[in-house]
Amino acid sequence: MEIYNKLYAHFGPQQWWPGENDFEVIVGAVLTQNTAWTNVEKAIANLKKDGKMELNRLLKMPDAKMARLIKPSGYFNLKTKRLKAVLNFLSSTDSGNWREFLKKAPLQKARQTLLSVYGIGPETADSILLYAANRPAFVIDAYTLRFGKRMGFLTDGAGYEEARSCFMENIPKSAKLYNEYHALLVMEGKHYCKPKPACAKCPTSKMCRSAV
DNA sequence: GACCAGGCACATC
DNA sequence: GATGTGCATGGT
Repeated sequence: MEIYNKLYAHFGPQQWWPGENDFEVIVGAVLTQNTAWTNVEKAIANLKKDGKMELNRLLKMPDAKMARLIKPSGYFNLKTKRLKAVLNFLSSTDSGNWREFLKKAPLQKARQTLLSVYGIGPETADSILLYAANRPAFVIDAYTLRFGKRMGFLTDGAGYEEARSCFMENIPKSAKLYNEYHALLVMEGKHYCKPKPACAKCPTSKMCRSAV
């Protein structure tokens, strides 16, 4: 929490992932895999320009068309397959109500179910739970992993699950807090001095590689 | 022109 | 179980 407070004091509230609605957040979660968010915005804009961002419409869209629309987000053939798989999952969720499922099912169960869907790995699953369903699932990404190792509270060999446990066991389980914390870590990661000299934007000298 | 970005599935050892 | 590879665009 000390780190959180420091980052918060430095960067301020982030209001991250302002998708227009939960469905759009899920689509974005798939499209942003290993891709800069600015490219994802273009892809989503294309989808919207073509028609309403709506489950059944996207589900019925021919693969070739979807691939063309999401092209700016990269890996368009691959992501078309993944997005379709996720859409299929949403439309087939018990009683057809995926919102209900994501919000009400026990967190562990919801996460396991998401992970079983083609195209959804740990980060995408947690992103959906946190940013679309407002559940306290801490999202680990490349920035977070690097940061934890740099700061010394994660071992060099730490992977996704280890990092996630570390955060979740040491931070009160609050979706609002997790949301903000993750966003702050990404901010920190982006400003992180590479490689030298230290830049004025780093909240603590420890956060600069030059000081590690 | 290299390098990276809010990963994941699959093959191989 | 760890490690490597393919997927592809747009910005720096």
